[in-house]
Order: sequence, then C-alpha cells, then structure tokens
Amino acid sequence: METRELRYFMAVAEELNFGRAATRLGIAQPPLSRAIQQLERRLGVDLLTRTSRSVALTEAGAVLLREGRAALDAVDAAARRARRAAKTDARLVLVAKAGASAELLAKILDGYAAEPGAIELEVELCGVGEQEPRLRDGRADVALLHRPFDSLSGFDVEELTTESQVVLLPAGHPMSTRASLTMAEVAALDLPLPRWPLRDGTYPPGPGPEVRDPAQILQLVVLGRAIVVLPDSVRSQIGGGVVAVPVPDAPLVTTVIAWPPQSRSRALATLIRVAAGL
Amino acid sequence: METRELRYFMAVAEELNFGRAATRLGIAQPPLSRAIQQLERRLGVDLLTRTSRSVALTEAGAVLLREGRAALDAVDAAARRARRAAKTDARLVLVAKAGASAELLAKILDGYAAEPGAIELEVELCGVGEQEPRLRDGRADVALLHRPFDSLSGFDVEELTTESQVVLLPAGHPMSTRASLTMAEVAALDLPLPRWPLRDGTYPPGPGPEVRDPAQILQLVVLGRAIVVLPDSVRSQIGGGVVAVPVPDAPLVTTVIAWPPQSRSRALATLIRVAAGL
DNA sequence: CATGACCCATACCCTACGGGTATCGGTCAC
DNA sequence: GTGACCGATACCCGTAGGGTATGGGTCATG
Repeated sequence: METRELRYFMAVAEELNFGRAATRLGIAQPPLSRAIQQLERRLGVDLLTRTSRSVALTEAGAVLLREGRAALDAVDAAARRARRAAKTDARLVLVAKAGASAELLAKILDGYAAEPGAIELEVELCGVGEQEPRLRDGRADVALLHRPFDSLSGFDVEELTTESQVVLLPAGHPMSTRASLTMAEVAALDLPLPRWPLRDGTYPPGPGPEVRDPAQILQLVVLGRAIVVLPDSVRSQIGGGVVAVPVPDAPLVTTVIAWPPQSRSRALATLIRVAAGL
Repeated sequence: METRELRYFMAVAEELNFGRAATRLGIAQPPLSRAIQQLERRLGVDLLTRTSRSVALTEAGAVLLREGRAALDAVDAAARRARRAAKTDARLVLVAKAGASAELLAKILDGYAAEPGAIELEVELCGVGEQEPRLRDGRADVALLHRPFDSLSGFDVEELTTESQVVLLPAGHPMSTRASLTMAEVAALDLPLPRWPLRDGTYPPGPGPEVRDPAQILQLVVLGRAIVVLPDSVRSQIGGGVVAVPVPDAPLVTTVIAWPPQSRSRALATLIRVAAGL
C-alpha cells in the first residue's frame, strides 16, 4: 500500500464525498474514484459502500481510517525526524501544557542542562490536546503528559510524579477558607466546569467556558465564572485573588515524560534519565 | 514520502550496497540509485555517503532507517488489519511465549469465553522475541509479554501479575533441596546459561545452548546441560526430573497484556478488561 | 411527474514517472 | 597496469496516474 493511496482514502473517508475529497487533495474526482477502487482491489476488501447519493465506511474502511492515520503519522514523523537529524544545530523539542508542572519542568531543564553533552532543549508550551499530535508526527521529541487526562496510547512513558488535586476558588469565596472539599461539595457549588478540547480539537457541548490550558483558566476563576479542579502543582502558578483548596477524593494525577517509540536518541535518553532521576 | 521510496531506502540502508539491494528488491541497480537520489532531494537531506567503493549511512540516514521500519510496519499493519476486519469470521489472535504464564492464559481464555459477545480467540504460542513483530505488523492483535524481558516499546499495556523467579535444577542436584538460592549461588554453579534470541532473531555469542522458548529449556535442565532462572509460574509446567528453587534476589517479572495503540476494537477491549480484572 | 441538482463511475486521452539496458568513471587489489 | 567492483549517467520504453467529457442513478422540487 502506497502512502498516496492511503492519503486519498483518508480524505474520502473523512469527507464521505468523493468530490469534496478530490478538491481537498487538489485533484479531479474521477482519478480519485479510480484510486480508491484500485486500493480496494489490491486489498481485496470493500472499504466504502457507495450509493449514487452517499458514501459510507464499511467495517474494514473504519479500521483502515483509524490505523491509516497512525501509519501516515509514522511516515511523516520518519521524514521529519530524518530531516531534523541532518541539521547541525541538533536540539530537542519538549512540549508541555502551558501552566502545568512548572517547577518540575524547571527542574528537568536545569538538570538536563547540567549534563555533559547536553544539546539545546527547546520548550514549547501549548494547549491541552496539542501535545499528542506534535509528538506523533515528529514536531516534538518528548512531552510532559498527565494521566489520566492525556492519552498515553502509542508512546513510551516514564512516571515522574504523582499529585493530588485542588479546587481553585476566588479569594473571597465562602468555601475558600475550608481545609478541604469533596468532589460532591465542588459539584454542589453549581459553577460551570470549563470545557476542554476533545481529541479532534472541537469542544463538547455544555454551559462552561471553552479553555485550552490551565493558565487560561485562572482568570475565569478570579472572575467567578468557572470552577476547576487541577493538580496540586498549580499552587505555584496562582497569585492573589485565587485560593487552592485540597480535594482529597479527586483522582490522583501522574505526570509522565512521554516519547515516541523507536526514537531514543542519545540526547533523548539522557533527558529521560535526568527526568526520571529527579 | 511514498512507501516505495522508503522500502527502497531500507533495502539499501540494510545492505549498504546498491547492487545487492536492487537484487533483493527485484529491480535493476540504476533505478534504485535514482530513487534514492530523488528521496534525498525531496527530503533535502543526504541519507548516504557514497564512495565508488562503499556506502555508509549518514546521521539522518540512520534515523530514517530506524523510524522508517516503524512506519512501514504501521502501514503494513493498517492494510492487514483492514483486510482482517472484512472477514466475517472475526477473531482475535493472541500470542504468548510457549510455556509461559500457562495458568494465567487459561484463566484469560475461560474468562473471555464467558463474556457475552465473545468472538473466537486464537492462541498462538511462539518463541521468545517473535511476539513483538507479530503484534507490530498486524498478524496478532494482542500479546502476553514479560517485563523486563520483552520490549514494551510502542505498545499499550495493562499489568496483570507480578511474580518472583525460580531456578530450575535437575532433581538429583545437590542444591535442589535448598529452600532458596541467591543469584550469586546460581552463577557459581558454573552451568551454561541458555542464550535467547536477540531482537533480530540471531543469538549472542557464548557457550550456552540456543533456545527459543521456556518449554524448550526444560529438557536441557533435565539433562544437566543448562541452568535457567524463570518466573515462578513455570512450576506448573515442570514434571518430575526438575526442581524449582526460589531465587529471591532475581528481578521481579511482570506479565502484561499488550496491544497495538489505536486498535481497540470492541472484542479487544473486552479481552483486556477481562484480563485486567482477574 | 418531469426536471434539475447531485454524485459516483466510465470512457478516453496524455504526460510523466518508474523501470530497463548500456556504459561511464572512480577506486582498490593483485 | 589491468581487471573487478560499484555507483552514477544517458537514453529508451511502457504504464500508472491525472485530466476532461459524459453517463447513469437517486432524490428534491414545482
């Protein structure tokens, strides 16, 4: 199977319309129809059920859509990493959620910089859910992820720290002087929970504000427009105006360092060793 | 990057000789040379340093060789899984090492068969190191692997059980009546340790016999031709003639259930849930 | 119920790319 | 110095992949 065929199929499978898919691919519709037919012949499997009005995925097509995305990402990642390996200014790109695990990140950076033979370590802070694709397609080399929030699927990981969670309240809030709160009490406050982006970048429907990273949400808490439960380490991020109250029965959050399998360069191995040893 | 180009590059990178690589690919040498040149132009990177006598990998080439293999496996796996998804006789293929975790495996099979909607579960018993490639390229859906022996890199896993290890001795052996032995004592017995295959299927050099799976080795132990330390669960496999003596300071072995990322079908999810719940 | 919009497949043509053969040019060994 | 070896180049050919025109089936609309 060629990547061209796979890309064509992915476009059709996503659009469920040959015309639109062809436009997206920058080709005409007939060659696209033929390419898909040929792919089906070669695989010996029907991927799409076409009527003269619509296109739908078969069982096999759904599988190929899911697996194909991973395969194309792997091919892209291979190309991107090969290109990057040729650059003389070798560097490692680490992605983390803006505002999460700040001290841990600082410790990792300091610890790695102190290693002999350390190369430049570029830190990219991005929104929730943006790390995984970057790591998958080779734009980043390593990420700090948080279980159980982030999907660790397909990455190699090493556990770093485990923290309990706190609820953030505006300074004057009646509950803000409590020593701890339960999840039930938090829910009873009847403030909207923020909505985090889903895997595909869209937001689930609901009342809460749409947010992309932990940093963003602090403002909303100050304004009393949202309530949020976050890992304990956000304490270091909050200034005046916001109070953190422990929520003992919230799930524990584990910060992990994650990297793509099969890509353990010398520099990456060092970074992982440093991070795991902290 | 097309898979054809990648396959061509992999052949050259492995052979380090255009002529032999071309033969292996079933094409002539000149088109292969051109294809590689074109790939280098497209990536904007030198992958190989050629003299008129020899070919060597550049830094970027080494990266592409490593990453490319994973990418090609992913593409093959996507095709294979799509093909299998179309078969009506849907079934799940589980690979395990012959002779390892036998009771656990039996419990998983029984537990899964009792689930509503369970489909046929085919068990393949294979040698050490054969599971990973099968899982990677789509020939198998799920595997029982043993940490720290097997590489879990690139798979999603769920831990099942942790066991200590025992040393196997022939029944009449002077040490066979001991309650336990240390690793140092085992080493002092001066019997050859068996050699397990490496990732590429070859065996490391050394004096011990070449073995492929735990079952195979029992005979050698009876004959006094080898000594081996294995997870506690082999006890159920050994008949007369062999005695298992605990080795408390041997590393703990964790049996995990592993599956390829992005491929969590309904049946697979059920199987994992059943296994993890035992 | 007829007509048009929509959508995928087919027919047909053309170009460019992938592959083949012959040969060159450079390097090492004997 | 000569031959063996090996990758690159030159040149040719077939076909795979892309384009345009159009067919044919289905649904919506007046």
